[in-house]
Amino acid sequence: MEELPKHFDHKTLEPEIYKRWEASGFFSPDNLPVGRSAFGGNPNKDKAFTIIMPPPNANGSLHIGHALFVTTQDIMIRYKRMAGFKTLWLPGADHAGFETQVVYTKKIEKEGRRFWEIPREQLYNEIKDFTLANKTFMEGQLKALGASADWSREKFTLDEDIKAVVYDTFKMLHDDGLIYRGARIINWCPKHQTSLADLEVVHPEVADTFYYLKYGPFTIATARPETKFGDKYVIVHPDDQRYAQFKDREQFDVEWINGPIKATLIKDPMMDMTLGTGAMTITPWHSAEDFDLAQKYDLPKEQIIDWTGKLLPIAGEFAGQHISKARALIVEKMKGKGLLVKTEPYTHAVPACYKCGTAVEPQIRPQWFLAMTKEPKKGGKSLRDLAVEAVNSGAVTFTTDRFRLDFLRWMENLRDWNISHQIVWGIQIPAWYKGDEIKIGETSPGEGWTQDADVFSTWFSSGQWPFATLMTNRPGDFEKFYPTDVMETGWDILFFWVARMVMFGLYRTGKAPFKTVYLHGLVRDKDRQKMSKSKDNMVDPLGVAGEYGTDAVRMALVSGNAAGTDPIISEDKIRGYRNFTTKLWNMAKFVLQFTDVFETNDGVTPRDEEVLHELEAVKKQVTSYLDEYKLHLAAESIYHYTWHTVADKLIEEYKPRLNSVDKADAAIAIKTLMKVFSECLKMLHPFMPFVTEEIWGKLALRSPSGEEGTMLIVEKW
RNA sequence: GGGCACUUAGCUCAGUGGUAGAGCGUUCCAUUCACAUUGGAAAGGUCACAGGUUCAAUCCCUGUAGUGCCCACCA
Repeated sequence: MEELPKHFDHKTLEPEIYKRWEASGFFSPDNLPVGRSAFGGNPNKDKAFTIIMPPPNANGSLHIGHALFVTTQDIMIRYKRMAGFKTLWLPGADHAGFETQVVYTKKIEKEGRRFWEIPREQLYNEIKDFTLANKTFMEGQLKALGASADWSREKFTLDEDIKAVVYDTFKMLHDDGLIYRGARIINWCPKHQTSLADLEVVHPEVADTFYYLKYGPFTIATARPETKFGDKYVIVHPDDQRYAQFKDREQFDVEWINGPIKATLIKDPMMDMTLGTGAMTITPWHSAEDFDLAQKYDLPKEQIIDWTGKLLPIAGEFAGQHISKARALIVEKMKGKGLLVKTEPYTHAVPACYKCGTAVEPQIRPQWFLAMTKEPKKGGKSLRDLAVEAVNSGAVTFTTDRFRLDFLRWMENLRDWNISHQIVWGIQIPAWYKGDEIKIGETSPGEGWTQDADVFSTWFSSGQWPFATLMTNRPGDFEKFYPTDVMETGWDILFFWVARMVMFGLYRTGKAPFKTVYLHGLVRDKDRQKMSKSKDNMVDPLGVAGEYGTDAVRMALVSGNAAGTDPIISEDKIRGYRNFTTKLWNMAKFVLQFTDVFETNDGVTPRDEEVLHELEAVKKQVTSYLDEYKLHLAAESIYHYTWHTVADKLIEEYKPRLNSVDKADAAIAIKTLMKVFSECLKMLHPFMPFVTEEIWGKLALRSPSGEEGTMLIVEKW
């Protein structure tokens, strides 16, 4: 029997152990020894357990949040693998279109280059190189964290076969009338020069001013006087007594900012009589609400602000000025003309780009939209209804009920989704134009056709990830592993990603892509701050893992935090679990001394019986926690049992027997202790895979009929 | 404007319809023991506040206060 070194040398051993696992082939469901006799009567041998890994954005290095998802999913996967399932954890990487382009834009600016001056193709290739380099780097990091994923099945969101699936979906949705191109109001970020989906817009409160302006016989209130140049319609409520003397469609003269105009009154019940003066003018090009009114009454729409945020010639003397500077000047002029009645402080939510915080400018632009609430031409339910039904019927469940309610509430008020982005990095929309004609297809329909310059929202493609990755992998994978079992990801992308996956999955395959949604929290620093590069409070998981060991980091991430709440990670906590690693190591060193008296056929004593009973109770408890996805409770139970029952009490109690002259009883005692310790190792393995695997190998422990080697990763749970 | 969550030991957090738990920290004791990356012990909480349901509430219900978060095209 080999002597154990004084410490578990995680730095050199972790990579070695990982290589051993990889070489074993056990990360792949195809190679699992689920039918071998050690698993005797394995009831799960024909069952699959699948998790599709949320593909990390390949535009940087892993942060501690990634370590949390790796740990959480790896625990589920390792547990099920040991329980005898055909277990697949399918890894991947996301090109993360807009996100990555933003990251790369910053890099370019740092280098003193100008993003908009670089030709599209060159930019694409540069970002591609950047992304692929990051992708390789991150794969190494995922492995360092112990991810027992099947790398032979890894996919990337820009793989040709994945793109082909995405094109197919687009075509099907288009044929079904669910995808349409329309010149509608979109959220335009003047800095990033792209439209944003509604979800990509945030609404910070801004202390603003409400301007009351004289508009002919009316007084209107607005927070954006700089958009008002072309306003020719004033709207009031039909029942508003203040305006009873005016008739619907009545025309009147207005002395306006740049001279007299002819205006028209429209009475519409959408007006809120309690707000401002109950009268407003409309700017259909730059307000969604006004756009709807203009559509309703077929009113003209005119662009006032250009794509960079500057006023157009309609603004007269203000043309060419940026709106951020023009407002004050315009108000000054109105004041001079006696048009400014009064001002009021006004705090309201102003839409802004979620990336740069620049105020979003509503603009009209032809874009591709995905209808959320419309029924497909071929019949059946709308995407929204499909998803709602899947959740209501229990086909998709949430481990945290709160998120189920969030999901359903969000679904209630869904508007059509703008899937076009005016960026270069991503999958270009497979639509071709010639005059007024539109054709959908991956390749050009012929001479004279030009392809849409826009690319899909990343979420449009990643929303198809579960079935796309399985359809494009080994033959039979889709049938075997879809629908998957668990979708484990952060709650912050419940709407962005989880909701879209449910909709697309149901639409394309008739089945929800996963049965259970497990959402973890966002890792915070000790001041509760969300970690971000800009705040410089990022914890590098590989850094702390290098210092304390990956097992300690994993335990610290999973212990003491319930699913869905935001964990706070501190170095103290990691250090505590590093101590546990050492404790485990020393327990191994201790039992190792007695393995020469391991073999005995004698029956155990009543006390041993009792000890083994307690072990069974702990196993049962840990197993049921794992089955309920209460990973933190499972971790704490087994941690507590191992340290404070087995190490502190049992070993101390058994010492006299182990050293007794009665060799027969010593053999029984060590047999019992061995059993207890080896079960601890098994239970700890999903949480602390490295140290447990190493100890298992050193002790050459075998399950009674484990004829195929001694890797803990496939020992029977 | 809607909605949700949280408030438990000095700190960070678990947890449960039956007189509260962990880690870290603090105090005391032990030390040629597998392990000082240790062991034993201790101090420390009216489980935010006020009502209600119950034989019994920290846990269920209602309200209040504070904190945080999500959603939202009202000028």
